[in-house]
Amino acid sequence: MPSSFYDRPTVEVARALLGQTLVRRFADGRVFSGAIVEVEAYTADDPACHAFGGRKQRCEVMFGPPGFAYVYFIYGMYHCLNVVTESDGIAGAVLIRAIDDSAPSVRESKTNGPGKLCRYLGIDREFNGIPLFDAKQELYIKSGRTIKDREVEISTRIGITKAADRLWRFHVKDNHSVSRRK
DNA sequence: ACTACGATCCAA
DNA sequence: TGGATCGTAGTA
Repeated sequence: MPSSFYDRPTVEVARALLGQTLVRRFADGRVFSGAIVEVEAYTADDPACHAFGGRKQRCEVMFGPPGFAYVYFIYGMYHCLNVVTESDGIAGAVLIRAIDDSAPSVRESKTNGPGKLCRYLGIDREFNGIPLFDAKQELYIKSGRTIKDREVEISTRIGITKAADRLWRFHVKDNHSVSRRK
């Protein structure tokens, strides 16, 4: 997807990312790609967002131009991948919570959950700030399939305590790789 | 320097 | 429901 795809309201980008393809090219030549099936939106005026308290070293890229990766380390053992949204100077990002890895069951999926997905794809802070609209990168997002509204389920975000009532989580219905169900 | 906490995951 | 595990940010 071109960088302009991310240069709009974060919640709108989150919904539009469902179905797009995340591609990971490893140094040894192996390639993994899968459709994005679960996302969450985080904005500057959102208490649950890392950028809510203003510019900090950790979340600096969220304030930069759209289409870049925001990768952070959490709970002492996991990384989470986001795509920066909104125009340069305005913070915003979409957390990629799960991608379809075509595993036969929920139990066997290795990409259903933001921490698992980064571990499986070898994504760490080295990827923080890379352009995800650039197909020459070892990690990028390309156009996938269109997900119809009736295939989308909207709910509250997972694992947060602030602004927990916002319906900013979007996931593809009945997909085995979605991280949790209600 | 010290402390509390977190956009997770898995076992029990 | 609780433990693992550690960077970040706030306070002293």
